[in-house]
Amino acid sequence: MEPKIKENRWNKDIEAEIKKFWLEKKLNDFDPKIDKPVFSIDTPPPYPSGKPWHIGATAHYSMIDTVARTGRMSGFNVLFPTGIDRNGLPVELYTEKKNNISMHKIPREEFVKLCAESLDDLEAYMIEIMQSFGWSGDMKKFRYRTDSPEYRKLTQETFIELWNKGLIYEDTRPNNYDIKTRTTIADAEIEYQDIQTKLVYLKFRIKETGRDIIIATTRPELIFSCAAVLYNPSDERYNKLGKKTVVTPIGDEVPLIAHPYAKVEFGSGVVMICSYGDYADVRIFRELKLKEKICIDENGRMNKNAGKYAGLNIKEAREEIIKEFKNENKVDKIEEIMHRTPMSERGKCPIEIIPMKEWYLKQMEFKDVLRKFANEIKFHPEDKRQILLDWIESVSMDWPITRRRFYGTEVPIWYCKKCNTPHVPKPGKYYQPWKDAATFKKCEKCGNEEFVGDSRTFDTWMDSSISALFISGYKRDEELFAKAFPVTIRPQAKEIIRTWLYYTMLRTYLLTGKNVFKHVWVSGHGVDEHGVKMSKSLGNVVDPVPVIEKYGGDAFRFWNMSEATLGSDFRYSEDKIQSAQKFLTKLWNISRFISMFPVKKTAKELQPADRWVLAELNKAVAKSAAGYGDFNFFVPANEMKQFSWNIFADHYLEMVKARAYNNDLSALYTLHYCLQSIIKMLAPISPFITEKVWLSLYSKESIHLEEFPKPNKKAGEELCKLTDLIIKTNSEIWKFKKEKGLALNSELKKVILPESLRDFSEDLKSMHRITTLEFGKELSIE
RNA sequence: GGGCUUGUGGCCUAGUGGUUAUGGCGUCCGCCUUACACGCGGGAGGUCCCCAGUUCGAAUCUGGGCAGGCCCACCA
Repeated sequence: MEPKIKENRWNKDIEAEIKKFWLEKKLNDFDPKIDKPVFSIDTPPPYPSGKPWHIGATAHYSMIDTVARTGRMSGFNVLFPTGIDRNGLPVELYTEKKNNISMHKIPREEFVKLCAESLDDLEAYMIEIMQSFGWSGDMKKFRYRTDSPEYRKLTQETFIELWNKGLIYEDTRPNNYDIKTRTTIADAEIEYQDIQTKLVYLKFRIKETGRDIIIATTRPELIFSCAAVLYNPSDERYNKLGKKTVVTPIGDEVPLIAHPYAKVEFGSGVVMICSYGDYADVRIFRELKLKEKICIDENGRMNKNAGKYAGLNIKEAREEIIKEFKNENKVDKIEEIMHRTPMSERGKCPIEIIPMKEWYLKQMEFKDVLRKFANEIKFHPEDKRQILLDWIESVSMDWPITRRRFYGTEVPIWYCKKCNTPHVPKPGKYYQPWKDAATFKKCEKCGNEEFVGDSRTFDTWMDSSISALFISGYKRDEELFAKAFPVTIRPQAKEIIRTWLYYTMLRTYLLTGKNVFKHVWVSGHGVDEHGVKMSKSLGNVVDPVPVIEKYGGDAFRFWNMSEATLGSDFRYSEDKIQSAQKFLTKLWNISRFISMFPVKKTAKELQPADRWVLAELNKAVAKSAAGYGDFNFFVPANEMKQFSWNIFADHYLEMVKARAYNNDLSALYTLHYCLQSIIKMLAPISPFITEKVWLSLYSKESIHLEEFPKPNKKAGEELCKLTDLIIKTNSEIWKFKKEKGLALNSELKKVILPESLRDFSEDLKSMHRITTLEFGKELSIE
């Protein structure tokens, strides 16, 4: 008999041919007219961060693709956009490096243009990788970039909406400031260096008792900004003092407060809190509601609050103050220490923390509603909800949304040149206030006719947090929005729960009053062979391109889905990918074997062995379906592998061969039914090989238009209790032949089978070449 | 330092109170048995991190400890 499937190996080169087929059939294009409920996916738009792309990220996206394919095979019209995130700091840094320029030294217009262009090659590279593993996202109408005018328009439009609702206000925010380049810098641009510095022990005085209290500091020049003095509540040297006032060496009076931030063992155990030496100071100022007093200006010089030191730079001021305090006997001692100092990557100087005016979005008053929403969303896996709840709990201030950067969505505000009153334009356009003329004639407050545009951009999470609204058509396609919102599922990585997920829920609630997602799916991340997170600095990032080229998209996908359960980290290992490839070959050869026999769609009476294997199939399908229901692909990948290899191929195929070659209707029906079920259950995980088998044997249309199989009613569920005995019996007979040095296809004179296997006797007899078969209590072989 | 989380044969993994703990990788032995040598068959290999408790019974529940991972903060 000639098999319809000729080759005896799954050839990954067939994947290209399948991709062409999908393209011709327009399988990936979302059609809003299809009459099925919409399953919308807020895909994380990948960030083009450089080459190589992280193999863990690649695996992450292949799983997200499987989320989409699961939706399709569960009977939904799947809206699966393809987005690329292109805003923010990494773009700027990449552009500076690539073109060997400095953001602050060339005209903004030119820099922004270079940014927009610089990522095109990286974007193309990522899209190519995505397609190499079978990415089924929409590449036409629902393909987007977060730096497109259309997307940025929505960021601004929604900001204006929030502005009009009174949710935006201005306040100062301590910024990381590089006094050399005179720019604020992002946290990511800070590097920590150990620098030798003086730890100065200063004498303060307790006002009520007149006794000295010693305080150690590396920043004596900040004495002008000191607002409190802390000791640890458990510190017995101080905790009996009670409520006291402390007089600083310059005569200011500040409170002495018990606070766990002060470490008993460091310095003298007492710390002064100044605005601002570091972010701990910022936190404590907020917490204790202290009044800030700034003594350093934006040029890195002491201001008028520093009295006679005004005008000196920080270093000079520090030297002078130490000298003076020494003369006045206000210094107890000085130690040289190594101090971990936050430095600016750009100016190569220590950063200063300087408060500047920024716009804020209110969030503190919405924590309760967000907590409620967090509890209403279905999380996959369930335990990841806690990360979000903990984060909501810990939010302690409103969200500062403006950044002093260049490549991002511009803040659409113009200020009156005379009275500085902010003016926000009408929504519906993409505004660039740093170069566009104001859209107002007169200041609504003072009537002045000149305006100056805001030069800042938004925090990139302002863009990212509207992705769900953008893809579901908010403000742009009301018909789609009605069907696609709330968004069915948000797939994402766990490390951005506190940012992307949280901010998306916040923004969407403030704009629509609704809970944005029904499901949130959280994956772990890829780690290297030793269990360490891959990162560029460690040099352990694995390039996905050669791996996919070598093994193909399906093997890559089957590997990562079968590697780790949902939410836990998965290890890269080439051995494991090889074993995934072996399974695909096994599946291919199972299909090749079955392709020898004609397809029979029905059979009246089924033989016991057939009813048995269908029952085992039903079990595997049910468990896999439950796995898909939880978007946990680890379950169907392993369940279907286990069934098709260890039960179906190893035992059933051997048992049924004789009947199959004799064209027994029951056997042919069961073989094809099982194969169809297996490939359908694996189609979302390995879309290429399943498509190829399906098209070769069963249809001209794609398997990805099918739905998951329902339980087969002809199955004999009661026979499952014999599965262990069947496997054990076969094993015993094989072992017997091996021990006697017999070939597996040699004949056995007489075998006594357990009575309960009587129904399977004909199949077992031909499978093991048994001449005389009898039945008894237990197995016996001659 | 704070929070979260994990700890099962050499490696990875299933298993959440009940007889000899699941599967894979690797390893060892034997086989080209007409779907597959990227295969088939057989074997070796485990104090289920440690201690205490609850229970007739614990890998599974409780407490403590140890070790790892992640996120955040970071030493005046």
